[in-house]
Amino acid sequence: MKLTTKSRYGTRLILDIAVHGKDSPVPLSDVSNRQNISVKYLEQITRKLKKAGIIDSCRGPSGGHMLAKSPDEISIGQIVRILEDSTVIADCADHEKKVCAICDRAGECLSRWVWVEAGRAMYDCLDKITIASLLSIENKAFKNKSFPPCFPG
Amino acid sequence: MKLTTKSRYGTRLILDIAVHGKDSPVPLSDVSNRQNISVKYLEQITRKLKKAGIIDSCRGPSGGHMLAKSPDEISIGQIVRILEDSTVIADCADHEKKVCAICDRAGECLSRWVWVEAGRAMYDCLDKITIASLLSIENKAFKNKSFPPCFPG
DNA sequence: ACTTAATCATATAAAAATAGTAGGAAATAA
DNA sequence: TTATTTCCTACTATTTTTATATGATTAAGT
Repeated sequence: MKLTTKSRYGTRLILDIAVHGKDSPVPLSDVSNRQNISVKYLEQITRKLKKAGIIDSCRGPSGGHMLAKSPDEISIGQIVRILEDSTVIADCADHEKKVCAICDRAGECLSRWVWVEAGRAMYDCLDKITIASLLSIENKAFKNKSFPPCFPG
Repeated sequence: MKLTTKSRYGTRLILDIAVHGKDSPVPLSDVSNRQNISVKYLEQITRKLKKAGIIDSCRGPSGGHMLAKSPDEISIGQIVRILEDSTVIADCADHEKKVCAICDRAGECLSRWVWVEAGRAMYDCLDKITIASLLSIENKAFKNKSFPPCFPG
């Protein structure tokens, strides 16, 4: 029951771009240095995020990536949904499959409902956290301290 | 980001024992037939659940497993915590490690906080769902219908 | 034009986790 | 003593994860 590194790295990537890309696109080599993630792996992540419309990019020297939306329109929930291969906590909880295909198993459907609820609880939480809100937490709590902060301490 | 089959099967196992084990212990062979899970795999699951004090067992013919607590004292959160190898949504969110060991990465600690919160949201939800509550949902909604029910439909 | 720095795309590989089997030992009721 | 059950320790196959490798494409600066 762990998120993949793609979700975690992807969140750090977006935060990094949000912080350092206010004026110009951020090359992955810079992100790689700051975040200790290989450029090649970051490329896999950016491809998905770009396809989903979270970020844009420019090629060539002085190119790089930038946010395609404002930080308050990007939630962690979005990022995780894009980067996690499955959006669902258990196969049988897939909303697409409206029919419970395995209804001949005692208790199965009750437990299916459990996984749907638990997944919703988690994603509801993640959906409420935007990049903007994270940046503001950082600014409020640590504006007089050196970067990076360790929150909540 | 999926639960292992152990958590899911384990929940079905406990539900099965709760339903069928009111008078006598439930042998795993019965659970296996009803739930389509091999006895050998169920054995792995029961060992952990027994060690954690959720179920008891008797050996020999007419032996089997029974709940060690009343259904309203067993939550899905407990079951998942016992059967899932990690209780945490991301390595860096481990509560045991109070120090954030990777604080030299920009944004890392902000995102760590995110995973802690999201994990808490999910387990809070699972902790609120007890075996008793699931059984009562089943009884209320489906008392006039044939088993098994497909909830919530 | 050439060089360089960057993204884009596909394939491959190593490592770790998951899901389940195998084979038998120990207990107990009939 | 036989059948049925839990208990225990390995082992293994598969899948998923976590990357790396190779090269193509794009564009800025000289």
